[in-house]
Amino acid sequence: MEEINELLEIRRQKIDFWKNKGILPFGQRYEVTHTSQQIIEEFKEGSEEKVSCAGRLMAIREHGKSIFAHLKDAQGKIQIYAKKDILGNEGFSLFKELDMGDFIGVQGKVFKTYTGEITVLVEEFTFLAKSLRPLPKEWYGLRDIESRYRQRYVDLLVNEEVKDLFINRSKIIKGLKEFLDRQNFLEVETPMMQAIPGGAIAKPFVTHHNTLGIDLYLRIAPELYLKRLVVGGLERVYELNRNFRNEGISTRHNPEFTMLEVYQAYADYTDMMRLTEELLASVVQKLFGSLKITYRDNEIDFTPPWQRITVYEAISKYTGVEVTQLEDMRKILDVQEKSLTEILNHILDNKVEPNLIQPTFLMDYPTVLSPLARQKQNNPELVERFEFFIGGQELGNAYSELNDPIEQKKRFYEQNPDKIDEDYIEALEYGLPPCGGLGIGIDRLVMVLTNTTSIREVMLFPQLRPK
RNA sequence: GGGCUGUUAGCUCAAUUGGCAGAGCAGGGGACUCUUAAUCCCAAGGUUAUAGGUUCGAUUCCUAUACAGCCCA
Repeated sequence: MEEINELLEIRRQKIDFWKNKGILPFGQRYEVTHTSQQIIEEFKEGSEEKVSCAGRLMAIREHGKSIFAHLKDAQGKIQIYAKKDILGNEGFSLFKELDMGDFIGVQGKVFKTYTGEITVLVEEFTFLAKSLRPLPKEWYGLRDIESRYRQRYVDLLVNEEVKDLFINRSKIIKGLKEFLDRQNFLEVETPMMQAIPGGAIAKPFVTHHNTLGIDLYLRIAPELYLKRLVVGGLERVYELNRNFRNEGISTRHNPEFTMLEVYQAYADYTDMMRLTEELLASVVQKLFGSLKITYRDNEIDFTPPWQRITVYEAISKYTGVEVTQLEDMRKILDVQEKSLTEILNHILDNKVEPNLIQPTFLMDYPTVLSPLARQKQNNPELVERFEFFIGGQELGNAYSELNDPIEQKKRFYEQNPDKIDEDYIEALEYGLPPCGGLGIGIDRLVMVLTNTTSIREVMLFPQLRPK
């Protein structure tokens, strides 16, 4: 398993080198007074102020009796300059033993070089941690996609744009939470391990609890627990966390993914539309300073209100065949062995959704597809539900929640009579106020906002087959 | 699950029709006290993903496997 080639061997020998000098090769805390960014921002010409900073040594440029290098920290890079006449013979020769990737702490005053770069003159340096492996050259970066995902730490280190993407992901999530918090939504956490996996139709992961002696499922959605909380009087709740689905892996699917679910009492799906467009507009505006962004080859405009179109209107529009009910699907595609809902999904996937480039609410789905949604007052064949699309991709799903326990039990029964969440029905029997619910796929949202085409690019550690 | 493509030095990439496997950077030795993809000189670095096959000869052609990427279901 442990292969040591020449490159690794040379660095390994340096461990003993530092030990023999009485220096810890894997050292301890270091008092940092300034980050790289602070040094640059606070620099004043002629100031004799000393700073101490720490980081990873990145580009060493040796010039005989002086050495330039860069120290990389979380904020950026700062150039450092080591001179023999300042460090002395012993200190300078030790500095020359440093390798690219090593961590050091540096103390000295800040100056500007002839070429104008703000630089720390190394008056003292402290060895902090040895790097035993060579880093890929920053200039080329790490291109191999498999290595980038398997060794994301190297990817983050040498590919600046990757680090920026994950910083943006964090800002997006923070922006969503801030908006919801401002509107008095309460962030909650509900079980990830559930005895009856509900709230969506998907294959769950199974696990086992030893002392309870039961199988548990990793949640496919938090929905049923969040609505229990609305029953309990938490009128506005949200959860932004992981779901797990035991299905295929692709550029748009990862077994674990992040979902935002929001529930609001006394609201319906039209309120959820307004919430969705305002929520995303606020996040986009904050991140880009504009409501227009580029995704793939399209300019996407998040300015509310977004387009609203019903499922049947959209199918009529994009297929040219007038449809008003589920049975009409066979007018477009008559495949006997497929059910009406399968045909509907096929038409939506292939004829409708690829056209929904600008943010669009696709509304009023057939009841049979939506066991947790409330029926439309004037047409029980349809429910008050929408999915929304950006750049031809589904990003979220919402409905007016079904709060009638008798109807809910009937729908569960039609779906699967063996696995009915009786406790959820009981919760509804206590009374769920009229309620709007919304789910947004966070990974896909981040894909759109960072202009990436694979879900793996927006997850720090995407699932790969172990090597 | 199916199809196509890829896997060569630490990294990024070459290699003509099947004919000695190469470069840049990194790494090693040396020179150099304002460089920033530093520069200059020298030396080294490989079971071409793995296992088979065809052939006088395979990075190259064939088969299988592993992993990955893209497309489809």
